[in-house]
Order: sequence, then C-alpha cells, then structure tokens
Amino acid sequence: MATQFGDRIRELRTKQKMLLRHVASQLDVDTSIISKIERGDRQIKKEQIAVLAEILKADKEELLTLWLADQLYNVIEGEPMADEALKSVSKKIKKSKL
Amino acid sequence: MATQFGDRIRELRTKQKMLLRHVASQLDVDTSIISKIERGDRQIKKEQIAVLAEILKADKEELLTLWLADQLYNVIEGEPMADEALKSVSKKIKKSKL
DNA sequence: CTTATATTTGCCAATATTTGTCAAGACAAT
DNA sequence: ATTGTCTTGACAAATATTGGCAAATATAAG
Repeated sequence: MATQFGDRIRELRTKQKMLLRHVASQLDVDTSIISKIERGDRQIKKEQIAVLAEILKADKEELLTLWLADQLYNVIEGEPMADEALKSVSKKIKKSKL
Repeated sequence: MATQFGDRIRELRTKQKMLLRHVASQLDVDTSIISKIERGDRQIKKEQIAVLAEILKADKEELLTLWLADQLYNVIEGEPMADEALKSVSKKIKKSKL
C-alpha cells in the first residue's frame, strides 16, 4: 500500500525529471530500493531521510513528518482503539513540552 | 524507561497479590520476562495481551489501548515534528471511518 | 544477622525482521 | 526489435527482538 512519504518523494523526483538511478546512486543503494520506497513497499531508514531531502532539494522536516506519520499509521492501522491511543499520546507529548 | 502498559499491569498484579511467577507460568514465559515488561524494558507481544488480560482479570481493550499508546510514543519520542505527525494521522483515521 | 522468597539484571542463543543485491520481467518510446 | 526506465521476487547479510538462564539484588520473616 501507498505511503504519504513515498507519494511525496516520487512527486518531488519526477517534477525534477530525476531518474530512480540518480537518487539511488546518491543514496548508495540499488535502484529497486528507491522504487519500493516510493511505492510504499519498503520503509526508508530514518538516517537516509536527511540525505534524500538534500538530493531532492526538499524540506527535511516535511519529509520527516510524512515519514513519522507513516510509522504511526503502521502501528494503529486497523486497531479499534486507535483513537484513544492517539489522544493519550498527544496528551503525553503536550505535558512533556511544559 | 517506564511504559503506561507496564505500570498498569504491575498495579493490577500487585493489588491482587499475585507474584510475577504466577503471571509468568500462565503466560508460559520466564519470570524475568514479566519483570522486564512491567518495568518497560521489554515490549509484550500483541498476542499476549489478551491472555494477560484474562490472567489479571483486566479489560482487554484498556490494556490494548495502553500498549498502542506505548508503541506510538516509541515512534515519536524526541521528535520535533511529533505534533504534526500525530495530527496528520488523526485526520487520516477520521477520514477512513466515514 | 541469616534464611527464604521475590524481583531485577546481564548475557547468550534462537528466531524474526529488515535491508540491500541481483536477475528477470513489464512497460513505454522509438 | 532495441533501448532505457521502472518493478518485482528470490535470496543472503545485517540487525533487532525474543525468551531462558544464572547471578545479583532487594524484600520479608524469623
């Protein structure tokens, strides 16, 4: 299934007419990895996000946010108690910021 | 570090004066595993939650919610963009419920 | 203090998951 | 048909997770 992160980086890449292999070589992985990441078959490693942002001239924080959202979604996908859990975490986060 | 899940099941266990080894034998794992789970050193496996709820005569959904919240927290812990990511996922969840 | 019981901790092996490579195939443009 | 791009699946290597054991530490009782 598709990911927000994958969709976004594909958009960024194609608009700049970059090829998978351009991105792949700069990230130092096989082309197939990037293909899978864009299509949501694989998750990118967190450390690779900053590098990828540079390659795509994209906002590092935007990509990181999308990636985080994908990770969160993986956890709660299909869970009946998802809402409650999300609220609970939001609260906890707000408290820790005080 | 402590987990919401761990804190709660320790509370449930001690209030009923059960020993770690009682819980452990019913869950069919070593005592040390339960100790670690209660202290937040280890995550319990999702499938074990329902069994544990029975052992502790606790609400399965409550425990599952706490467990989910812990998982979510692991993802966003220390992330500056945590808030944004959480909001994004909440939105997505609400949409998928329509 | 000494013993007995409960819990915690560190370490190890087994298992599971993730990551990347490679090769073959699909697809489009020419 | 040939070329170039992208996709897919099988596989191996690297990494992470899991549970058990045993030693260390706490806690309680005598």
